[in-house]
Amino acid sequence: MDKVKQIIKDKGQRFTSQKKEILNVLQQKPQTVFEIYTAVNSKKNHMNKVTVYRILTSFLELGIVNKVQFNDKEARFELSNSGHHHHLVCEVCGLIEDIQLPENIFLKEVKNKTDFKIKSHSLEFFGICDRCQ
Amino acid sequence: MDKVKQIIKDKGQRFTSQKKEILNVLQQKPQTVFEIYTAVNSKKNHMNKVTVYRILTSFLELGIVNKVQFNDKEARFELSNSGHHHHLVCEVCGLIEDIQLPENIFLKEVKNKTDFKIKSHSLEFFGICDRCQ
DNA sequence: AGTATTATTGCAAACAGATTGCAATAAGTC
DNA sequence: GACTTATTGCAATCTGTTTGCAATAATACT
Repeated sequence: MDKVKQIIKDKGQRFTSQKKEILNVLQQKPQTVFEIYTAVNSKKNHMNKVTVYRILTSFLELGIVNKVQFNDKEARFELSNSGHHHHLVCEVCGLIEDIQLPENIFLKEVKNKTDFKIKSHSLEFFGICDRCQ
Repeated sequence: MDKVKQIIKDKGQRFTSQKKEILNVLQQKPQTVFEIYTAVNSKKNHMNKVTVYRILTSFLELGIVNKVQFNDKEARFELSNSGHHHHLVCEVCGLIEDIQLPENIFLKEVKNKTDFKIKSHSLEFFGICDRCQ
């Protein structure tokens, strides 16, 4: 949290209560704009939807959050402090679990097959989680 | 094309000139709604945007096309006759190349690490193509 | 080929998600 | 505590997508 605060201040921007709240909400899991908006408005305090959009856009530019797209679903925002990883998405309950994979196993394969210079990739799995089976 | 025609007719639906045109456009590469709409309207014949949406939705339901999402970019539609594959997306020119990978190499890895029952996955690569380097 | 049936198209309007302009507010500095 | 200015909230706007409905055209039948 303090690290994020520093990133914000270093850019001459302000660490407002709204930003703090959104950070708290994102601590739990990757969430859609709607989910974030709902979460920060459940209690007595109100936050405008426009503010949520603006803060998320700003966080994205500062590299504080990542935007992840699961197929044709809505985009989700996740804190980017946890390094590169992949996701397991439960198609029943919507649970999202992180997973780390040794990527060389397929990056090497790609290098053999094509002349593309790979910069990044996204790999997501869809299925049914332990609980929902 | 005749195969697609059969799928449509088997459902009691009609093989219209508009559907034919959209199929032709998709033959080239995966495209966004906007691109498809533009392509079918470049010539003298006009097609309403609503029609494009409706046909794409219908094709999606019939399994004639697939919807693919590349990160935070707009969704694209591609003909689904080519079986499961992955994509290489050039971040400079936007070229999209298909690639087949032996998937066991990472599916096995996932099975070892989690109790998720995997149903499907998406794997896309972003980088710079041969030409743009 | 001509006619009847009904899926499909085009248009206008509605809808939803995201963005912008601007005055009021509050974070950070002195 | 007062000042400066980034940020917020509100209203309005914009863009992408969907819906209702009458006109059109693809198919089946004679």
